Amino acid sequence: MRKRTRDIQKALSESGYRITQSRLAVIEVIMRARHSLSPEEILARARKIEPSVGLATVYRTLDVLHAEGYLERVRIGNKGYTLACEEKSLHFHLICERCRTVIELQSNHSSDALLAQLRAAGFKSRKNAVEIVGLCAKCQSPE
Amino acid sequence: MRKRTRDIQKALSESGYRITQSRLAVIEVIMRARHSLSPEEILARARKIEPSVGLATVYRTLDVLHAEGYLERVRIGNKGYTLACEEKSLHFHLICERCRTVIELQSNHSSDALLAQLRAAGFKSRKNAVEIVGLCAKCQSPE
DNA sequence: CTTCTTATTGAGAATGATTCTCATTAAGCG
DNA sequence: CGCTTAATGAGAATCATTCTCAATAAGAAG
Ligand SMILES: [Mn+2]
Ligand SMILES: [Mn+2]
Ligand SMILES: [Zn+2]
Ligand SMILES: [Zn+2]
Repeated sequence: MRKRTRDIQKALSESGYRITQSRLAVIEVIMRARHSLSPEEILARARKIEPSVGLATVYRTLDVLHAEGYLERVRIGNKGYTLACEEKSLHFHLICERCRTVIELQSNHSSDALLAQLRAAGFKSRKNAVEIVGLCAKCQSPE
Repeated sequence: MRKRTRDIQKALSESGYRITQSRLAVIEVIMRARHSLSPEEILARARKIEPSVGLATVYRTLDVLHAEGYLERVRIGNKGYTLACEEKSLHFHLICERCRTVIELQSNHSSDALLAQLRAAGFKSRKNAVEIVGLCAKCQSPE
């Protein structure tokens, strides 16, 4: 079990959640993942750690992790999840629909024309990460 | 039937599509709509014009209109559709999840920091409209 | 360690949106 | 008016997600 898994385990525990083997398996899988995974993919991997895990528990654990701020939902066709980032102000995720890499854009530019327009319109974004789906540089060239 | 409906009818016809009463009803409904509609909403309204319309045809017509560039998909929970805009380069849609208004952001700023970062990353967006979902100024205040 | 409470679980049913199937209909063209 | 076949409507099928519920096990208390 990785360090990050332990941290989350501790935090969940302190928030009153019970630390079950199924939850631990799901969390561990997500921590190990190199890119966002679908619930089915998470299930398959989690069962290698804890064979009895059910799909419903994967969904439920994802909900818990999302509610506690450890996950961000990502939509590439189907729902996917990636680790949440630290940035709390509005910023952008470039999501490659081929390799599912998530590129974080640094948008600290408070002078950014886009953010200025958002402010001017008085619009309040529900999420702090805006998803721009497409192909990363690597995935554009090779067929 | 509105002028825009006639234009689309003409264009679809010239592209080889048959102009059926069902399609006309769906198109007319979309043209009249003040905000994006779900397929079920479109069905209900279309049946007031052509009672025999089926839900499958609503979906099929939406696909046709989208493929021909007349509609943009919008996701507010469920799928929705709005009229496509003229802008072909990457720009932003502020979508209010309460009133479903779609605010077009003018992002002609070729110097825009965000677009510059996209270019620098070599990332190619699949859509030309990026959706920022939240609440418009009007919908934030009244309960 | 054992007991107790109840949050959590797994399996499968249920749901909801979208797509598919297929026999029937009607656009569009002579 | 016929012909050809794209398009249709109804309902089945699919797929992801949520729900139900009896069984289980985490964690607190003793
Ligand atoms: Mn982020
Ligand atoms: Mn637009
Ligand atoms: Zn990629
Ligand atoms: Zn609004």
